[in-house]
Amino acid sequence: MATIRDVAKRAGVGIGTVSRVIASSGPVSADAASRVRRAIEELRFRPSHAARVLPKGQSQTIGVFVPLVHGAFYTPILHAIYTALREHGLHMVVDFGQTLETERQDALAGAEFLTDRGCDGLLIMATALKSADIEHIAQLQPKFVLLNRSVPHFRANCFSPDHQAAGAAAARALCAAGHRRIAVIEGPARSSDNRLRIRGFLAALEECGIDPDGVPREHGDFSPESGHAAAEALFARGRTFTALFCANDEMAIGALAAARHAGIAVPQDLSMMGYDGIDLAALTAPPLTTVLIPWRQIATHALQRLLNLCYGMNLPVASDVPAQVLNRESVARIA
Amino acid sequence: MATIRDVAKRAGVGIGTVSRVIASSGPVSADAASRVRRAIEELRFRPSHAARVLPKGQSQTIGVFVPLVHGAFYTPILHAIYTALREHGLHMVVDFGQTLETERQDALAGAEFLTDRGCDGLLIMATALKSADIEHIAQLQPKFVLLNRSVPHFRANCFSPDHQAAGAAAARALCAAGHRRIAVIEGPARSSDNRLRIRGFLAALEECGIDPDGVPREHGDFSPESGHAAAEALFARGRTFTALFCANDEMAIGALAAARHAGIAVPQDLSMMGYDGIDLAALTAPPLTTVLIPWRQIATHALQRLLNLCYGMNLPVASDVPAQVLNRESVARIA
DNA sequence: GATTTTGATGGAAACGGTTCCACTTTAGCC
DNA sequence: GGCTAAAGTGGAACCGTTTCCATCAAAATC
Repeated sequence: MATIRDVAKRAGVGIGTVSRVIASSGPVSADAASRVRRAIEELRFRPSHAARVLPKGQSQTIGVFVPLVHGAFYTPILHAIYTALREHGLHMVVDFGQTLETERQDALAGAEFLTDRGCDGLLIMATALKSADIEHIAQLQPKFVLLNRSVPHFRANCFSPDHQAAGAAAARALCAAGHRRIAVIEGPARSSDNRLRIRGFLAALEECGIDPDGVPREHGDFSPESGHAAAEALFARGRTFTALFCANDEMAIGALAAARHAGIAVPQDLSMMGYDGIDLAALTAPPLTTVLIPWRQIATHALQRLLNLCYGMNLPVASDVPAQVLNRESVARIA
Repeated sequence: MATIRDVAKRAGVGIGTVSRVIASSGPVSADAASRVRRAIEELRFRPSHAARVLPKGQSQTIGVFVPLVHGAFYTPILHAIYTALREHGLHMVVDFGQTLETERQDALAGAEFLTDRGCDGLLIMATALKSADIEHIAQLQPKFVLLNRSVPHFRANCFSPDHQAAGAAAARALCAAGHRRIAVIEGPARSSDNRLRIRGFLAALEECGIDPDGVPREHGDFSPESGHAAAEALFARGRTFTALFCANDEMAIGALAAARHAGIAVPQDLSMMGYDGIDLAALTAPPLTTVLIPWRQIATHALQRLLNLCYGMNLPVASDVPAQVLNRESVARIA
């Protein structure tokens, strides 16, 4: 591989001049510049990223951690981050979870990996992080933002939907449609975002005069398959409910399939509500009524805050984009 | 940030000793080693990746290019690559497309980016690459493999399902179920994998005595939304067909929704077949009959070939894992 | 015409690791 | 106890950039 010295020699100039041409900084005569450019081309010279980062101390790269690579939930979020980054001429390195025991360990390991890689800042999407973990990350790399997790001490770095309010909105919509006997498929007990939305959901149910303790509940892991299994478990207990709230759309898709398989018509026999508002939820049979969480916007704001932090930019940052129920066809009014 | 010299000073040893402790290579006395380890901890020392790569010339990192971050198709493939890499203690840097005009330009830019990042090897998933482009990549970074694209000159580096055979299998399955009037929703004309599977499909139809020119065809872009639109366009032309083949499952999901919306029962009024075998296809209504492409295995083999290339490993590499039709409930037998 | 300013330029030093060689100490052997 | 081999150690040189400073020529100023 050709180095900057090779280029300098070939162009008959010093390395300083070559560097100036590449960075187009500082004065260079037109003649020298063209000779350098020719030499670069002839030698197929490409500056080494590592050698460049070393003296500069900046890599123009943001590290992103995302808990898993599977399904359709994370990709639009990644896409939003990626395109926003590209608009600023910045790059992204992604790390994924699901290699260690817990999401928490994955996220911590991810933060370390991305920091070691010389990322200028970190965007971490992880719900299972404890306060102490976040302190740890802050020491590793003070320039970071959290997505889908909110802790008091780092409020300004946290960007999360208000899951409790969104969960409550789901419950109110179901009550308003006349449902009194409602079942729930939750996500993993570990994930704080799941806990919050279920808490909000049950609290709002209570406000509507429904006893939260009487609500049949099953756990899934947010995957469609787990939603399918959880719905079957629920049906096996005897169907005493007229509506089913799923803690995310992917589990709802699984639950929909389970209902179809069990001969339960949605929404005639059973209403179903999802959560997140993934694109696919518009194409289920029937189209899924869901709580639309503005993930793309939230992610974009988190990123913009991070860029302000890292590069002294002045991008607008909003931290509360409200969720709302998106009425489609999977919830029926009952008497 | 503490450097290796700070650690050496604090531990009262030379930098060579510190380096040996970190790499656990070469002889170090137990006493010195423990002092070094303590100093590392106290100073929170983390070796700089850039500084490490520079003299070594290896980054233990594989670059992966994937055309887009959206939907559910690419994530299982990325996941397979990612976990395989982690098993070998290696890392991954991903670059995505959809930022430039065409997928082809994206892939080329991605290859350059990943090379510049010091990746030891490249795994590129792109269907729109021309032979000359691949030559170009080979010059950039001779250690590369291609996924979902096959060119004669680099046969050993190419890992692609046999789309033509798989397309033919789909057609034969439909014919075997008694269908004679069949419509098709294709992917983009640009993508070679789409062209191959459609070519195989139509050729097999002809073998069954069906005139390929009489087959109604619409184009989509592989997204569910485009499948929906294409199906609507097809229905609008008048429904002269009893079966519909979609060039991927995601478009089939969209087409399924369009059929439901138009009051067309699947499979009673219309049979539908997808392609790829994504997980979600098992959960549609009705469950989707599809051509199962063993993407995870193909990706894994491509990666193993790449690792052999990059690190002199001796991993098994197979280049032909056959596709097969996965019968579910969206295709009906007709008289 | 002397003096200052500006434009171009080359290259040393620095970034933070790894590698390797020279050197000292200790152990092993007869 | 003398000799050799092995273990342990320190640090110079190097990787390929950027940054900065010294130098010099040409242009601008008085």
